[in-house]
Amino acid sequence: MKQQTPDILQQMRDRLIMAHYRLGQKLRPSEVAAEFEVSANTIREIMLRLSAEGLLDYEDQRGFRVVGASDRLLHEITEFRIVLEQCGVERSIARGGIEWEAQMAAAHHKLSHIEARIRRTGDVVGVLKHWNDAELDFHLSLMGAADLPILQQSFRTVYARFRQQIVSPERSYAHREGNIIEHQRILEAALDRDVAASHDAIYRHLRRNLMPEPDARSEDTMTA
Amino acid sequence: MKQQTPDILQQMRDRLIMAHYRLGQKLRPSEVAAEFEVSANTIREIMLRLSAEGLLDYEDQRGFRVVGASDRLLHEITEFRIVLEQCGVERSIARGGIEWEAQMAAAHHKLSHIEARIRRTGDVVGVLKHWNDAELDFHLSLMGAADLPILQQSFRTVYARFRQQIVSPERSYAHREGNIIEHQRILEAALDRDVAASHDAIYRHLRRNLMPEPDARSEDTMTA
DNA sequence: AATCCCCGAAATTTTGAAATTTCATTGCAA
DNA sequence: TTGCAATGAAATTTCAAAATTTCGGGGATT
Repeated sequence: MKQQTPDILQQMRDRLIMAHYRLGQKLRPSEVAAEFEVSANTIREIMLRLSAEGLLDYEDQRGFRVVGASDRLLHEITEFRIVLEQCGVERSIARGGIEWEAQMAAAHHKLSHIEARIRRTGDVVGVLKHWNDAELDFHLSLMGAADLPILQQSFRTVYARFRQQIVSPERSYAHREGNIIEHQRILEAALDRDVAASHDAIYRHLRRNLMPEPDARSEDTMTA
Repeated sequence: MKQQTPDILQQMRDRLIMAHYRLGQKLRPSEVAAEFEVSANTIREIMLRLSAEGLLDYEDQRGFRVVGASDRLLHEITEFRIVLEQCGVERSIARGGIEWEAQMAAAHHKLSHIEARIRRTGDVVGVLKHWNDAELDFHLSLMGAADLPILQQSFRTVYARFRQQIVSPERSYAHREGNIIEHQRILEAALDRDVAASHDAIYRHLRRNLMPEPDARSEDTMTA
């Protein structure tokens, strides 16, 4: 028995993000432990960490459960994600140099290569992990010059929770062709050092995951 | 042996925030376990969760360590905290009603009561926990109408890490009289629904924890 | 003197089982 | 029939010990 906790932790994270388990499904340490051929306690520790990241729900004496599908939750995660990304690009535009631009271009190149391949072959599942990693890298590269690691770390966990909600069998995988264009728009705006355009491009990229706004004109905004 | 993990988790969190352990100190599960009279494994689980919150450092096979004091880290935490708070107030101003205003006023009232008492008696340690809770409540109330629980949760953990860095024996406890005025300024700006003034008041409240800026005029911003 | 290697002590990680709590089912009474 | 209590099975939490890894101190070789 060697040290395999880090591996298993990452594998579990991937599973939760890539819909290996159903949303809302109960997850028993003993069952998962059997899959990985380790003891239940080892898995329990891993699951406690994953609940701290927001990928699992945990209640005392009641065990673990994959976070459930929820339009409201997806809306909140998306809003927060937009905030972090807009903040990240804005700071990067202010600080970043040629190095930053090069990293964005590189990340976008890899991403669009994978996206083109998906459009061609129609196979999403086979390269889903690669696409996930590439999209995360691209969005991280946007805030790569923000000089605020804590922002990137925060983004990572929010991004994971976002994917968890999006990549469920119920929802479409969201590999629409729009994505390719939207990513390009984001890249161009960032390279142009145009803060407003960047904000807008990010918003447009994510807005379809927001819930319809409650009518702003209604009186009861100030409910007591 | 009853269920006491939630208690111990909260106590440990308080200890880490209130300088019960030194920053950077090594923390052995077995030793802490002896203090609380539970087994080492129980504490280990708690510590794993606390490292996910960023209050402990954890390295495989090397155990746990209280996060060390670092000007750079405090700077980053502060910058991120400012981002979250400014975002929170801005959204609250847009959405909040009379209920929100009342909650801010209430939280500020409690906080200034404690701060006045501290100024009078000079005793900080005795009411440090109360002050912490009150200040957190106040800052949370600023974003109370933002309608984004995920933002509040994120702020809670960042605030905890901020306190951990600030409330160390080395640094002054930072219970300067300036605090009282600054809190008042923040409250007034929020009640005035003045976004710019709110942003400014929050920045002024926290800026002394930022590191001096590198000279913006220097050439090597674009270091390769 | 400096470096490397080996060994023992101490700490970390994993395990399997005991203790406790929750959950569902059945039986009893209103 | 409905509601409640009791019971037993299953799951969770805690524990203590075994297995593994790290850390540090000689001792031999260069």
